[in-house]
Amino acid sequence: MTAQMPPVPWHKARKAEARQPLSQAAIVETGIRILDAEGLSGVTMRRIAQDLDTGPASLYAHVSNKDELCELMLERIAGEIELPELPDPAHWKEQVKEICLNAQRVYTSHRDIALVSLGSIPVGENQLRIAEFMLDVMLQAGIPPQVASWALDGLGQLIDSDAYEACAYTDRLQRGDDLDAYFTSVEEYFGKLPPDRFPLISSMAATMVQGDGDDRFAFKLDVFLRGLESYIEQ
Amino acid sequence: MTAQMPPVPWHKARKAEARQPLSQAAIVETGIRILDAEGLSGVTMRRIAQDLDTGPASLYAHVSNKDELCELMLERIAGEIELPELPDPAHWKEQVKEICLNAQRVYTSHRDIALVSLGSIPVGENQLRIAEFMLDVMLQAGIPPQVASWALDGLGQLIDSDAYEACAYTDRLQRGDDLDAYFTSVEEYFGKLPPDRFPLISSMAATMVQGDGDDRFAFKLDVFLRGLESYIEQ
DNA sequence: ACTGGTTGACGAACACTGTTCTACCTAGCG
DNA sequence: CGCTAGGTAGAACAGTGTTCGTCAACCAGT
Repeated sequence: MTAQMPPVPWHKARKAEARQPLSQAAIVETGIRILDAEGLSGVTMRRIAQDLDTGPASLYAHVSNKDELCELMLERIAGEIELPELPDPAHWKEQVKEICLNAQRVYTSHRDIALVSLGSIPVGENQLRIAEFMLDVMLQAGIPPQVASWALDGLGQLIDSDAYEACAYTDRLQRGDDLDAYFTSVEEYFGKLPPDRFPLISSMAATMVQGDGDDRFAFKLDVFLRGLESYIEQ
Repeated sequence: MTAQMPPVPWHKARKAEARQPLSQAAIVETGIRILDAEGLSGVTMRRIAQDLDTGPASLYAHVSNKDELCELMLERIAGEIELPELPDPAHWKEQVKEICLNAQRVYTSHRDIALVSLGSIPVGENQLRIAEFMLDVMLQAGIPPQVASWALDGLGQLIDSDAYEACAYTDRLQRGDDLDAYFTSVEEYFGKLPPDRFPLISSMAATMVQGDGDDRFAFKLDVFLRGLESYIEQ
């Protein structure tokens, strides 16, 4: 095997590979890649710039500020949420539930991106198509318009908060924490609460902690959708 | 009016006022005061130290890190949430709703403290007494243990996410923004969406935006509690 | 009284953050 | 060709949480 020759000193170094011009899309994609690897706290302007082989100041020609970048990332990620082909009012609950489960899964797969969604009104095309679909199937099922629109809020809040919470657990997992051990310690903590002040929690510790996150989220959706069903006009 | 005399140079300066020793409680209280004035982003170790007339490093003798400080602040604030005197199973829905409304109001009154609660398991005495009470009234009403305990999750998520969202609006208000104008612009935005792709949202723009935050939150609770009711054993 | 250990206080420093300002370069247009 | 607009990007600003090392006070033991 031939050892690599040292560079000839009087040869002009080859021109650096032509670099792709910066673009908003490139910045967003890079942000998402870093998000997936390290979570939102890893997404800094400097880090993105570094990965794009440029300086942080260059990003500001394409995004106004970091908040806008995070919103663009969220909107991009929302595009991954799959919707059913067509609304099926006879199975509106199943469809709404399916969409919520999809959304929560997509958000959770991108670390703590749900934090960006919390507290904000959906305005992007990807996010709004989801709202439109859910509105459609709920209205066709006979849910009154204002009820449907306010329920969208509630479902969005459940999705966002649950995805954000789920991320806290997956982060623990990735940090090498033993999640079972963590929940066991929570259960032990609850079990050791003073029984005179916390008789129920201390005796129900196992129940409080039981169940996998997806099951718990699905259950919360079921509760909400059952309640929603009671508003259907006869 | 007598001009103030210059200090006599050979008089030893009076000893500075004896300063209260630092304590965790003082740090937490100061943190909450800054939170209330400026939101979570105003709560920095330096700012708290400055208000306590000390240096940021001094705080670390009393709190492990900033996260712990925020959790202590949350736990302190949770103590403001009032509970009914006694569980009344015949009115379990009203009681649970009242507690949730109280909690959301208390959190909202402390800016974005709800963010600290999002994604975390309640472990402090103040938070757990709320869980214990709600469990008690739900169980007495006949809701099965696992349902009740998982419903606690869902209610907590609705409270936290709604309080966090409400804070975004009160922050706009305090920034001098006209909230009505803001919601009007959201409504206009929705109304201008392409009707071929967003026929419902564009035609329901007013409905989407209508209603005051407290009413919307109360409605979401009602939906959830109605659903929960369907799990009561007969 | 003296000594050693512990703990709280705290300045300096570290490594980092988002953003602005200024200078430079390039492409496009008249 | 000259000018303008827009992109690039280094330097700097003002800030963040935290650690390290030093000092002083207090307490217990001899």
